[in-house]
Amino acid sequence: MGRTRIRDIRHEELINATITAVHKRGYAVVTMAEIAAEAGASAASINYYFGSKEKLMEATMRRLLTLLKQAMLERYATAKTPHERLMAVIDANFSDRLFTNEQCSIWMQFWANAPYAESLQRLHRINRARVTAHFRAELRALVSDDRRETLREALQCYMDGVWLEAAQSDAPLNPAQARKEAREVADLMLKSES
Amino acid sequence: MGRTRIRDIRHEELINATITAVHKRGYAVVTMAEIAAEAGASAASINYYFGSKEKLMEATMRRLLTLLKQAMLERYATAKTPHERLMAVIDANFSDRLFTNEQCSIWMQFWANAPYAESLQRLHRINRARVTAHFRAELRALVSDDRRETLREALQCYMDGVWLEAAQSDAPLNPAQARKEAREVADLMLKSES
DNA sequence: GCAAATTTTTTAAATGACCATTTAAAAATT
DNA sequence: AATTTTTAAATGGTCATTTAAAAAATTTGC
Repeated sequence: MGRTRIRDIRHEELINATITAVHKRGYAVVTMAEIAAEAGASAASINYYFGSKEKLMEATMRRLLTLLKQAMLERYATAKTPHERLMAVIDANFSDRLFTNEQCSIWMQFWANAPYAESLQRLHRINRARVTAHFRAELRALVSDDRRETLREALQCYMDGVWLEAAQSDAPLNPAQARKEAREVADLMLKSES
Repeated sequence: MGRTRIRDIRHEELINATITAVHKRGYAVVTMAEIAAEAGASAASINYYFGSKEKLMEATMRRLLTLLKQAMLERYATAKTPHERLMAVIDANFSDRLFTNEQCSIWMQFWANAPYAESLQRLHRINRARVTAHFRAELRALVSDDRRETLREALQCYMDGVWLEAAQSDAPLNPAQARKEAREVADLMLKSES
C-alpha cells in the first residue's frame, strides 16, 4: 500500500524549487508564482500541499536543518577521538553537499529573516543549540575550563562568518579548501592552549 | 547663507527612521508608510527627498558605512604599534555606538539583501575590502607570510559571525565584553604564531 | 519692515501593479 | 463512481509612486 506516494514527491519537488527560487530572488521577495514555475507547477498547488507561503518556508527550513543534521551524524559515526569528533562537526558544515553557493545563500536568507518569523526563529535556535552542545562536549576533553567557552564561541562565530561570506560570493565555492582552512583555524586555537 | 538647511535635517531624520523601521520589521518587508510614521512624516515626503525606496535604502547603508569608517579612524588615530592598530580595527567593530541590537540587526538586513541589489552589493564589497586591507597591513608586522591570510580570514569571519549572532539576540548586547572576547580571540591566534 | 510673488516643503488621495489565497471546476488517478 | 490532484480565474488586500493642491518658508520690490 504505497499510500499517497505523490504527496511526498510534490513536497520534495516544491521544497527544492523553493530553495532554488529563494536563492535566485531572496526570501522576502520571491513569489509563489516564481516558486511554482521553478517546479513546473501552479501557485495554487503549493497552497494545496502546504497551506500557505509561510508553511512552505518553514518546511523548507526544516529540510535544510535535516540536511545539516545528517551531515553531522554521518561524520560523527566514524570519529573516534574528541579531536576527530570536533573535526567531524566542522567538516559537516563545509561538506560538499552543504557548502555551495545555493545552500549558503538560502541559509543566509533564513537566518536574516528568523528574527521576523516565529517559526524560523525557533528552528534556528534549536539548530544553533545543537551545534553548541556538540562543540562543548568535544572541547571538554581538549581545552581547559577557563578558555573553553571563548574558544567555542570563536569557532562557532568563525563558521557562521564563513557561511555568511560564501553567501555573498558568486564565484563557485571550494568545500575541500574551506574544510582545510577551518581545520587549520581550529588547530591554531587549540595549539595555543598547551 | 546656510543653504537649504532643512533638506539635510530631513535626510538625517528619514535615514534614522529607516534604521529603526528596518530593525523592527525587516528590510524587504518594511513599507514606506512605516518608515514615514517612524519619522513623523508622510510616505510621499520620502520620495520627495530620496526619489525612491531603493535610493533611501542605499543612502541608509551609506550612513552605516560612514559610522563604521569613523569609528575605525577615530581609534586608528591614537594607535601606535601594529598590534594596537589591529586592536583598533577590532574595537571599532564592537564600539558602544555600533555594537547594539539595532545596528547589528540592520547590518544583517543589508548584508542579506546585498546579493539582490546592485547598489548594496557594491557598498558592501567596498567596506569589506577596506577592513581586509587594514587587517593585512597590520598583520604583516605580526605574523609570518604563510599564515597571514588564514589568520586574517579567520579573524574577519569571526567578527562577522559575532555580528550575525548579535543580530539574532534580543537580549541587550555588551560591547565591552565583546571587545574583550574579540581581543582574546585575536591574541590567541597570534600567540600560536611564535 | 512688509506684503505680494515665488519657491520649497508637505500631504491626501489617486493610480496602477503586484500578490497570496480562495474558489470552482476540470483532469487524473484509484 | 469516488477520490485526489491540478489549475485558471476571481478576490481582496497591500504598497510604491505620482499627482495635484495646500501650507510654509523665502525672496523681492517697495
